[in-house]
Amino acid sequence: MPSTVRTRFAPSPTGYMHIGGMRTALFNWLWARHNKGQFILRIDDTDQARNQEAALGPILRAFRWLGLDWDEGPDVGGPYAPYYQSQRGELYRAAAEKLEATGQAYRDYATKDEIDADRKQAEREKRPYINIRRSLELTDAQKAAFTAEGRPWVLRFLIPRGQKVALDDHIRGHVEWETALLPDPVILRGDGSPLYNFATVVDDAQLQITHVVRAEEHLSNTPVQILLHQALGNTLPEFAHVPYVAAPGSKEKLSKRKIDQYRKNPQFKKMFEKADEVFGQLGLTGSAALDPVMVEYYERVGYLPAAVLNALGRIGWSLDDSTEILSLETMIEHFTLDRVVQAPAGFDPDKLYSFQGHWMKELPLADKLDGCLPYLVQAKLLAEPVSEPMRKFVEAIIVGLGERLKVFSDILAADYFFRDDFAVDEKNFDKRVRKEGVPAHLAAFRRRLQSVEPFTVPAIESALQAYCQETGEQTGTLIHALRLATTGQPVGPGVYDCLVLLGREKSLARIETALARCRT
RNA sequence: GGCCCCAUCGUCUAACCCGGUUAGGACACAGGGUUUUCAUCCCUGCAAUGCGGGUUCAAAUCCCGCUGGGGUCACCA
Repeated sequence: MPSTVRTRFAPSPTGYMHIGGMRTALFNWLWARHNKGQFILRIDDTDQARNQEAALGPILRAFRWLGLDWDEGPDVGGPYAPYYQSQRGELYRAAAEKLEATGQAYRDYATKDEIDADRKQAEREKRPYINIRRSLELTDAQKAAFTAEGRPWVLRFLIPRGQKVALDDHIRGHVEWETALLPDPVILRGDGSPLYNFATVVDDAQLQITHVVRAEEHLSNTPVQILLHQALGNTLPEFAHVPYVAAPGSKEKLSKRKIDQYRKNPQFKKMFEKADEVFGQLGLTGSAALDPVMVEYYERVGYLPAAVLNALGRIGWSLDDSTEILSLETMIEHFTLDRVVQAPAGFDPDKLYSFQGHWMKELPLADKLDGCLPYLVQAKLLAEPVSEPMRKFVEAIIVGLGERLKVFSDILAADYFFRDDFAVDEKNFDKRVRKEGVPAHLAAFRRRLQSVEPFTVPAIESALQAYCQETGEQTGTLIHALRLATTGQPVGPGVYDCLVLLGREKSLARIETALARCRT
C-alpha cells in the first residue's frame, strides 16, 4: 500500500465538462497536491453508448485550460495503465470470477419482465423493493440446462443480508446502512461488460486510490461499494462526499438537463445574454451549444482560469473567516477535507464575476493583450497576422479601457476603434448630441481640434477646458457629446483617450458625421 | 413512498468539534464621496442562527422531535 495520497476523478465522456464536476475534480486535485500525492484521471466509459473519443476532448481541454494536471491518465499513461475502463475488461472479468467462485456473486436468469413485475408488486404492497433471488433456488441440473440452451443471464453480487455497513466519511461523518434494504446489484451485464458500481471498486483498488472524493449523490452507492471491496479482500479507501453544486439561488443540483429553465434564472440570465452577444459577434451560432453549466462557456467568454478556480474553490470550502481571494497555490497550501461544508451550495455567477474583476486587474498587460487579440481576429475586426503597430494600438485601447475590461470578450464592445460603421446608441445620442445648442458647440470645438498640437490627452483636455471657460459651457456637455459623436456609445475609455486613439483625422470626420446626422 | 444527507444575512461562508463574540467577512443591493461620463476606488447602510422541547448559570454551538429542502432508489455514470 503506498503511503502517498492518491485521488482520482473519473468522468464519463459526455462531450462537455460540467462546472459542478469541475469543482469535485478541483477538490480531488487539491487534496492530492496538498499532500504531495498523485491525482489520477480515469475515464469511466463502461457504458458503450457513451464511449466516443470526441466526447472526451472537451473534458481534457477543461482540465488543461484550468491548469489542473494529472499524474496518471489519458495521454500521460502511468503504472496502472490503461486508464480507460473500456480497456480494462480483463480486470473486471477476473474480479467477477473471483466473486462467483467464492459464492459471493451469482448468475441471475430473471428476465426484465419478471423484475418489473416484482418491483410493481413491492410498490403495491408499499414495501421496499428487494430483488427476489429465484436463481439461487435453481438446482444444478436446471442451471446446466439453462447454460446448455444459452439462456441469458447477468451476474449479481450477493449482498450479505442482515448486517450493517458503516462508513466514516471525511465530510459526512458516521453513516450506516442496513444491508437488508440493499438489492443485489448487477455487476456484469448480459454481454459481460461491467457496471459502474463494480468497475469503480475494482479500479479504485487496482489504482491504489487512498481517498475517494466525489459528489454526495454517490453516497447511496457507497454501502454496495464497501461490501464489494470487502468481498474482494481490498483495503478500503477513505471516502469524502462533497456536497453537490446547486443552481444559482436554489438547493437543486445543477443539471445540464434543466438548461432551458436556467435561461429564466435571474442570475444565469445575464450569462446567457452575454453568450448570445459575444458569440453572435464572433459569428458562432449563439449560446445554443455553449451554456454556463459547461466549463467551456467560461473559457469562450474570456474568463480567467484563476477566477473560475477561485470561485469553484469557494463553493463549499473556505480557508478561514475572511479570505476570499485564493490563488491555486494558496488553495493547495490550505486545502483540507475537514473544512468542506456539508450543505449543498449554489453556484453564484455574480461572485465569479467579482473574482474575475480581481484577477483581471492582476493580469499583466501583455497577457491581457494575448487574451483579447483572438476575439478581435475572430470577429474579423483585425486581420491576421496582427502587425506590431496594430498590437500596440490594441494594447493602448486595453490601457484606456482599464477595469472596464472584465472578461476578454469585452474588447468587442470597443469595436468602434476598428470600424467606421459602428453602432450608435440612439437614445443617448438624442440626449447628449441632438440637443439645443450642442451641435453648435460641437462644431466650434471641432474647429479647435483641427489645430490642437500635439494631438495628445493633455493638449486636448486643456483645449476643451479653455473652450468651456470662454463660452461658459459645462465641460460635461462637450465630453458627452464628443463621446457619442466619435464612438456612438455612452460609456467607454476617457473621451480624450478615445480621441487620441482614433487620431485627429478620424475624430474630426466622425464629429462631422454626427453633425450631419443631427441635421436630418 | 423507502433509504440517506442537509438546515447561519438574498447568495457564498466564519464561529459549531472543545457552549459565554455587539453572530464576523465577501458578493449582491441601497445611499454618500472621488473620477465633470461609465467602470474602478473609498465610506456608510441593509440583512441571518427554520420551529418546538430539553440539558445548562449560559445554546447558533450539545440531545430529541417537528417542519422544510435535497440526493438516491437501472443490465447510466
